[in-house]
Order: sequence, then C-alpha cells, then structure tokens
Amino acid sequence: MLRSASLCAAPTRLATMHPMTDKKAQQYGVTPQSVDFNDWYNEVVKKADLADNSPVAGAMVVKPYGSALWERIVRWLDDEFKAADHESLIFPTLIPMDFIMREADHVEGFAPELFTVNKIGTEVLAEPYVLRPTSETIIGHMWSGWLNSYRDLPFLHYQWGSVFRAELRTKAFLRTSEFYWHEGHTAHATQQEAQAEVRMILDLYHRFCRDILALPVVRGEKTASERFAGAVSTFSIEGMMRDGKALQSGTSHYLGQKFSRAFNVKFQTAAQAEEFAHTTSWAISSRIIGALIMTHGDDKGLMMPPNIAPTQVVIIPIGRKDNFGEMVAEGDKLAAELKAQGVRVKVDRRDGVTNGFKYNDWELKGVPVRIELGPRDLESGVLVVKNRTGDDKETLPRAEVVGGIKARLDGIQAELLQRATDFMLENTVTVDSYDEFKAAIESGKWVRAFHCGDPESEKAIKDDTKATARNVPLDDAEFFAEKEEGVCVHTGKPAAYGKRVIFGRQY
RNA sequence: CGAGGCGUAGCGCAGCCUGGUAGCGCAUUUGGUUUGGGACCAAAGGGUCGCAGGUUCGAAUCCUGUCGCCUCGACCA
Repeated sequence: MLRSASLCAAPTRLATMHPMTDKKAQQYGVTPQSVDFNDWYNEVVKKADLADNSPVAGAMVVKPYGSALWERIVRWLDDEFKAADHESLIFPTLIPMDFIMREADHVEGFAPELFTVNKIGTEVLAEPYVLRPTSETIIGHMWSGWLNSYRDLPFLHYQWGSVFRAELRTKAFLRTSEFYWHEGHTAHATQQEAQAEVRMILDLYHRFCRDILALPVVRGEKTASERFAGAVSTFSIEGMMRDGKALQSGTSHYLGQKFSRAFNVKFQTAAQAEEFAHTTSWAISSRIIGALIMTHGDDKGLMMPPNIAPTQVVIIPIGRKDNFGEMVAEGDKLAAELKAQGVRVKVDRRDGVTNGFKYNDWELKGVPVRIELGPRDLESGVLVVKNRTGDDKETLPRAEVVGGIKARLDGIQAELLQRATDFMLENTVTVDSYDEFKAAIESGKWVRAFHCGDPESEKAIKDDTKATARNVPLDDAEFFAEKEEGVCVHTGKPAAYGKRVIFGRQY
C-alpha cells in the first residue's frame, strides 16, 4: 500500500518542495517526476490501476488495466514466435533442487534467491523442490530424453508462465519476487545455428520494442561479468528511463554446450558421432511494463503507445441531465465507426462525474486520443480531439476525425518513439577521461567509453560510481555502433571490443 | 540481508510523547442544484487502530515479537 512512508521518508525535502503538502495535490494526480521519480512511479502504478501490492512480500497483483496491457504484449510476441516456427509447451513450476545444482555458474547465480519446497503436509521431503527461477535445467532434463538424432533438431520451444526469485528489494513490474514472462529454449546441432537463433530473437525483441512499444533500445552484448548465470554469451536490449537509468528490457543467451553437458542433451550426427546440443534461452518479462511506464510517462501519468494501448481512443459524451443519454448514444455511434476500422475505443458513460475528472482520469491511464462529443459539436458536425502527447484541443469536422483516426494514432506512435529516442541520445555522452565519466554518471546520463574488458575494473567502476557496463552495441545496432579503437577510460590499457561500451546506472 | 522510516475508514492524514468516549479532509450512499478541465449544499453509512503476545483496573498510545510497505546500502539471471 502506498502509505505515509513515501511521503515522510525525507522530511526536509518534504517540508520545502513536496507538492503533496497541498491538500488538493494530495488528492489528485501524482508526484511530479522531477520531485521524486520513485514516488512518481509507485503512484502511477497504483493510481492508473495497473497493479496493487499483495500480502505476499514483493509479489504484486496485476489489476485489469495492467492485465489488459500484458495480454496485448503476450499476444504480439506469441504470434511472432509461432510465425518463426517456435512451439509452446508447459513445464512444471516445481523443479527438483538438485537440477539447479548441476551447472556450476547457474547455482552460483540463483542459489541465494530460490524459494524451496521441502515439505508436503507434515512430511519433510528428502529431495526438496524449488519454485523455478527459470527453466533451463528441467527443460534440459526432458530434452535429453527426447533427443536422439540430428534429424530431431532444432528444438524451438518456449513457454509462458511465472518464475520466482526472492529479490531483497522489490518494485512493481521492475523487480518482483514472482514475475511473468515467456522463456524461450532452443537446441541446435551447431554453434552457428544456435547463435543465429540468439540473434534472431534479439532482433525480434528490438522490433517489438521499437515498433510496438515505441521504446528505443540498444542491442548489444553483455560483458563477461554481466552474463546470465550459465551462459557463454548474453545479449540484451537496453532502454533509458526518464531518470536516466538503464533498464535491461530483454535478453537472449547463447548457452553453448554447458547445459546440454549438465543434462546430457546429446544426439547422433550424420557422421554417426555423438555430440552435445548447442542451446539458447531468451526472455522478456513483465518488467517491460516498467520500461513502458518510465520511458513515456509524464507528470499526468501514463502515456500508452497506440500500438499497445488497451484503449486507443476514449470518447467523452458531454451533456446535461436532459441530453446526456442522447450524447452517450451519439458516442456509441461514433465508437462503432471507429471500431469498424479496428480501433480500440471506449465510451465513458459515467454519469455524475464531471468532464474534467474524466479527462484527468484517462490522461492518468495514458489513453492516446480523447474525443469530446457535446450538443454544440453535434449541432455543427464537429468533434473536439486531443492527443495525450500534446496540450491543445482541436475542433475538427466529424468525418475528418473518423477518417483520420488511424493516421492520428500512427502519428502519436511515431512521436513517442521520436521523443524517447531524442531523450536517450541527449542523455548519452561520449567521454575519454575517468573524471568526465564520473561527472556524467553523477548527472544521470549514460556514458560511452572505452573499456579494457577487465571484470575487476568493471567492479571498481561500479563501486565508485554505481554504474555498470550495460552492453557493447552490436555492429548493426541502431545506436552507438561505431567501431573505434582507444584506451580504457579506467585503466589506460588498450580497449577491448573495438568500440565504446555503454555504461549507466541501472534498475 | 544491514541501516532508517512508516502501517489508524477506500485514499491522504491527525491522535501516540504525557494510557481513559477513535477524529479530520477526500471518496462512498441518499436528496437537491450542477456539468465543455479534477463541482456545490445537506444528511447518512463506514474503523478487530497490520498481526500476536506482554505491562496495566484500562492500550491506537508503553514494551517485545512478527508481517507488510518505502528509502539508502548490499544483492539483482
């Protein structure tokens, strides 16, 4: 619950500049981003009705609006996976604990955050289970039984579900002890094929973020110290939030033969040799909703990109008691015309709530387009239209609004992507000295710098600045891909990777 | 997990220090007036004071434990 804690945590700040000291502000709206980004985020999640806290530590309840959003995310991705010939399947939530223990790096990464089931009724289990933190192990186990010949490959599998990781500090959508995702798991006969899969998925994620969520993201490879526990190589898409922090928004891992060796996933080749499969895993989680909130949101609340918005257009019938019903009926007619074009539209038929209240309500929820429809408009054949992205209302002929609705939505989609891209570029600086590096990080920016690749140096930088290497952009990444040689900004040694690394503070 | 803060009506809070009838604003319900950017008047309903122990004649208030939330730190595929 959003109790007094967040408002009282820092009394000195509160006393001087917290707008919640104002009665009206306390009741309506959210804390401005510039005052306290954390408060802003927590309040938006609550007030826009995306999620609520549950009695279970760190586990949220996703409310209908949040669920509608997640369902749209799931649907789009699921269609794409299937279009790329992947098949879904369903694995148990419980995994034998010893499975997790079989791959050394995997254990080390996950052991501290495992929920363990060691009792059924009153009977203590000799071999406990864990609630899956991810399913490479149990899937590897099953694959070993399914795989005989190279002709069986590739396995192109994925499942939708939730996983459990007991993080010590949680935050709705960004880091919850149970979260929702798909996990892709594929097995291939060759390294090349597996690596092509990893890359194909990373690109799919990139398209999803760019075209559907209007999130500019940087495709790149993680440095060794930031790899998935058990991966040979990890690739990520990184987005910049409006506070300048980075959010890893999706990952795609090449696991080599590490898991196939641990779970005996092997096959006979055409040359009659025995070989271990090359496997991959990849995921986008409910965390992506956090990215959506923090990339596009403003002081009025959420801003939903039209391509993902559960509701794209809201119609507000405006009338008095005697003609409100008539206006609602007109709104329904208009809605039907928009729906016929495939637009997701709602008519706000609530009576006894003032128009101003409705405007603010839908702005908080981030609905891209609002149409007002009142007696005056009806009389003159116009509609009042307002985009969530701007401040101005437009009065336009009804036919123009109806006919131009798709273009309007596309325009908003493009505007959001452009805005977020500009923000990311404006808040990324290229530096060649460690002093500049520290100053830039301190001011909440991303840094592009040369690095020697030494994990010890990365650790030292993190201890010093709280910034980590986000990724090394791919050669064909949309941003920051330039090839360059230089010396490490931290150690002065020759730079690794042949290009600059993105550093930033992260969620 | 370490340090700090906070749990009182749906939301935001006061009351706690100094133990003695549980309050305020908003929201809700009803009636009326309103309605093109967060309406107004009137009346009404709503609370095991997070939970469990303890001290006391008596606990929202004092003590202990515990659960949950927030911030900083550590951790974070």
